[in-house]
Amino acid sequence: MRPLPEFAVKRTMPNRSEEPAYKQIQNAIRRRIDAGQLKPGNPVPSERELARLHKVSLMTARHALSEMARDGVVERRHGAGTFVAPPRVQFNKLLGYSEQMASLGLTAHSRVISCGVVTREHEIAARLGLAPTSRLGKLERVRLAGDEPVALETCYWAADEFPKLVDAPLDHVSLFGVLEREFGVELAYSDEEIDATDADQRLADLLEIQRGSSLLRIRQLIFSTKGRATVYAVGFYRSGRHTLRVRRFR
Amino acid sequence: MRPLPEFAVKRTMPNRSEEPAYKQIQNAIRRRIDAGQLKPGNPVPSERELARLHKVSLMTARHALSEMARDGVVERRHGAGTFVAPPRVQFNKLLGYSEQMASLGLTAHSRVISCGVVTREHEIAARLGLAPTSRLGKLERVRLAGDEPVALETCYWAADEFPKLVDAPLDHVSLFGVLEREFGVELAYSDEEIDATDADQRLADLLEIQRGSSLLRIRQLIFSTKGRATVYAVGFYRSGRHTLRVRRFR
DNA sequence: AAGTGGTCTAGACCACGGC
DNA sequence: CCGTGGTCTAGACCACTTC
Repeated sequence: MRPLPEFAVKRTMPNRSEEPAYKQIQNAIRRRIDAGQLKPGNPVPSERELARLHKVSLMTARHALSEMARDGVVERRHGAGTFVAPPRVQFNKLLGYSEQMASLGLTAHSRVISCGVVTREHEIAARLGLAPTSRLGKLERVRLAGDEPVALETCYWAADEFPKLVDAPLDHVSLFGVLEREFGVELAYSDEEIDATDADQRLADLLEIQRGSSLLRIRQLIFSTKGRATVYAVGFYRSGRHTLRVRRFR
Repeated sequence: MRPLPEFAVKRTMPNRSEEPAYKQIQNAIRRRIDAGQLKPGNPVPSERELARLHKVSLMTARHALSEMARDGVVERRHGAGTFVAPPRVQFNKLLGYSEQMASLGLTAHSRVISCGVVTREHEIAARLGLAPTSRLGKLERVRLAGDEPVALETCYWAADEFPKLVDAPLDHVSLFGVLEREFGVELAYSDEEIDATDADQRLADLLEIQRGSSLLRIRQLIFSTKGRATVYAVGFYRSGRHTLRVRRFR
C-alpha cells in the first residue's frame, strides 16, 4: 500500500515522484497472484474495494484493473466481478535452444563447431542492416539431446557491436542470455522463414544422418526492443526430432 | 458527432441508450482513416480538441484514444500528440491456400483427390473433440501453382455438423470461405505443428517428385471464435516451393 | 436488493516535446 | 513557452449478475 503523507490533506495529485498509484495497485495484485495467494478463477478486490484500500478514486482503481484485463492477467465480468485469468499458454514465444530445453525440463548441450569473425557474408550483413562487407560474428553450434545431435544452429551478429561475444563460453551458456545480461540487449521478436530442405554432406556428418535426409530449416531475424535487427540465425533440425509449434490468427 | 438534446443541460450520463460516446469518437476517427482523409503519421485531434468537438469530458476523449492506441490504430507520443499508426503487417495470419495465393496476386487451383466421409480416424476425431468413431468429412486436394503440384492438403471436420460440405465445388472455392459464408462459422486461430518429413510413394506420385524428397509438414487444428476445434488439416509442401513465415515474440 | 463493472463529468497537476 | 499526453479526484448514473 502506498505510504500516506504525515498530515493527509485533500489532494488532486498526491503521488509526486513515486510510482503511479494504479501501477502500485497492479503490483500488489500481481504479487498476490505470484505468491499463490490468488489463484486462477479467484476474485480480485472490486474497483470500490481497491479504491478504499489504496485510498484512490474509483477511476484510478478502475484504470489499474482495466489495464490488467487488457494484459490478460485478470478477466472482468460485468456485474459479477474481476477474476484471476487462467494461466495463458505462451504461443509464438521466441526462445533460445537452451530455454526451450529448460521449458521441457531438459538440459541443453551444445558443441561449438566454429566461432569467429567473417567478412564475406554480404547478404546476411544486409539483413542485419549493415554494410555488405561488415565484420560479422559467426557461431556454429551442434545442439544435442542427450548424446544425439539434433540440430545445427548458426548465428550472425555485428562483430563491432558485440566485440567480446566470441569469447563467451557459448557451449555452456545461452546466446540470448549473454546478449541480454552482458550487453543489455532486450530481444523483442523474430521474423522467421520456415521450410524443408535436405542434408548436404557436411550437415549429414555433423548431425550423424544420411545425406539427403529431410531437415526443417528455420531462418530467423531477431529484433531488439528498439526495432533493430540484432541476430540472424539459421537452424537445421533433424526430421522427427524437432517440431515447431505456432498459433496463427484469423 | 453525437446529436445533442434539444435543450442541452448539465448531465452526468447523457448518453442513454445510444452508442457510448467514446465509441462514437473512435468511429469518427476510424471513418476518417478509412476514407484516406487521415494517413499514417498524420496527427489525430488531441484529447482536448476531441473533448471540445464531441462535447465530452477529457477522460472520455482520453478513453477513446487510449483504446485505439491499445488496438494499434493510433500511436500516442507523450508531449507530442496522437498519430495514425503505420499499417500493420499481418503476422501469423491464418489463411487458406486460396487466400494465400490471392494475397500474392495469384490464383489458386486445386485438384480434388478424394472427398467423402470416414469413420475410422479415431485420433483425428479426438483432436476435434468428437467420439472416436464419429463420422468425419475428409477432403484431399492437391494444390497447384500454375500446372505444377506444390502441396497435398487433407482436411477433416465433423460430418454431422457440416453435412453438405462434401458437395461444395471445393476444387474452385475456398474451404474457409464456404465454412464462413455457408455455415456461419467464424474461424479464430489455429494451433500448428510444423516439421520436416519425406515423401512416401503416394505423395511422390501426387506431387510429381521423387520418393524420399523433403517435405514441409504442417498439421493444424483450427478453432472457431467460440473456441471449438472445427477443422483438422494436414499439409505436405514441396521443398523449395513453400515457405512459412511467422513472427515470434519474446 | 445489493454489489459489480461500464460510462461519464469537470475539473486538477505533472512530465514531456517541439518551437 | 505552450500544447500534448499521463495521472488523478470525487463523485454520478446505468446495465448487469447474483442472491
